[in-house]
Amino acid sequence: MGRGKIEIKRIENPTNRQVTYSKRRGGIIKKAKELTVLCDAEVSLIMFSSTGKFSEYCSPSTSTKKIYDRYQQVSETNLWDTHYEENGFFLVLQKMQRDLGNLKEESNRLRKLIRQKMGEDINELKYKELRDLEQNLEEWVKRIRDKKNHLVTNQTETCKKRIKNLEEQNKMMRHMMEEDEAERGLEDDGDYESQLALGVRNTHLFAYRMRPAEGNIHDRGYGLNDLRLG
Amino acid sequence: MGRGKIEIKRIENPTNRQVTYSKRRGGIIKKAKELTVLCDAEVSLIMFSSTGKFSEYCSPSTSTKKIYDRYQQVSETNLWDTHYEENGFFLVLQKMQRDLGNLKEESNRLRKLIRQKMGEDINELKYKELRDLEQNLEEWVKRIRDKKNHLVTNQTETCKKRIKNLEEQNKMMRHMMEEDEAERGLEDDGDYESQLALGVRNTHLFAYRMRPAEGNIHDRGYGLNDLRLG
DNA sequence: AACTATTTATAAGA
DNA sequence: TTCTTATAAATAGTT
Repeated sequence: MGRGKIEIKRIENPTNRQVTYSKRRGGIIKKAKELTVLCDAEVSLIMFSSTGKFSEYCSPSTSTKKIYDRYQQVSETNLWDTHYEENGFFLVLQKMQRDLGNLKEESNRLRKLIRQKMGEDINELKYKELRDLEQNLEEWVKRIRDKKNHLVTNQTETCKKRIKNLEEQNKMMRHMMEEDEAERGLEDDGDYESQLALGVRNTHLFAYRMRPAEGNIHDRGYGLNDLRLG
Repeated sequence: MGRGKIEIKRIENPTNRQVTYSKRRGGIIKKAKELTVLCDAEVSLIMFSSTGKFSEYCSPSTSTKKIYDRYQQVSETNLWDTHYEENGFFLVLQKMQRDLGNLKEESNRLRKLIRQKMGEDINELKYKELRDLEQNLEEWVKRIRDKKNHLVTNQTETCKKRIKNLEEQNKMMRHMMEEDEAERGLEDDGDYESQLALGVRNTHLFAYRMRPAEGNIHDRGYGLNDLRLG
């Protein structure tokens, strides 16, 4: 579909390849969006160009991770039998960022569209409607900002302080226990070597055995991050 | 592209929706293949129809899992490196706020542009296009707002969990210290039994001492100090 | 599933 | 990169 027909084979000229990639990437993302909307489908699309440039599309109301998880279930390739409960905060953040990116892109696209249309055969515009549109948008943005401010100023602060206190308390106690242990090591004069060996071995066993109780992998990977929000 | 133009909105008739899904799924997979070959790209495409039917495409010479892993690396690295590590979480939030601000500005510019054009000699505007614009933007903004709401809820819960966790940890350590104290009082030297006891006790100490380092490999280095950020 | 009238995507050129 | 435009390709509605 273009000025001429092309064979579907690798484009050898790197510049052309890049240009074609760019254009077609846009096309396929558009198609994915349309499929999502028209057919109420969930779509995840990940692309890496030959130069390593990364792009993705993912249906709103879901996430690449969710879709991938679902895919894994369906395609029975369960490599991680640990299934993460919910999206960690980190992924939510990522998604938000992507959404913002998409939003800006969309906004650009629409602006262009309007510019184009204006150049054509336009008549009569109702100011009021436009103003409403804009006000509406501004309101939304304002609400989001307020939400975030609220988040940052209130709950977060309190939460964080309490956690910090507890952490410090914890830390102190650990310190005390360490000291105690060291002290004990010095005053014990029996079979020191075998004690040490026993202690270390048991420690390892326990350290691993304790892990599941500490929370799953997911928690360990992202749990602390969550505090940051606070 | 068909006998008539269609609006990009959910097809309500389930049969039509399914048929369209089928056709377009084929189309998009073809596009993905072409992109792969023409541009030497790596593509992963996962689709679920509204009835849950699953389809995928993945470039040859790779796998969906590989691409997803790469995706995770790239998107994590991007977000983290660019924004978090140097700025801290709150600055990431601030950046988001700025993004939203920019969006608003953009929308203002759009409004001005339209007014300008109207001040000239332009008539007849295609409302439909504008409506689409409005709906699109609103949708995006709404999505972001929802995400943030989610975030707030999620965070609060996470905070609570974390606090509870720490309190329990604290409690346990107190208990252990008491135990340790008691044990010390009873202690006699060098026989096997007490050595075993020592080993077990030390094991407890160790397990808890490891917690602060809780993010081991998984913790990629953004640990407790994050608490100080806010 | 096929068939086309149309719309849409895009290759090449600017 | 971006835009234009002639043409190839995709597909909506129909059989």
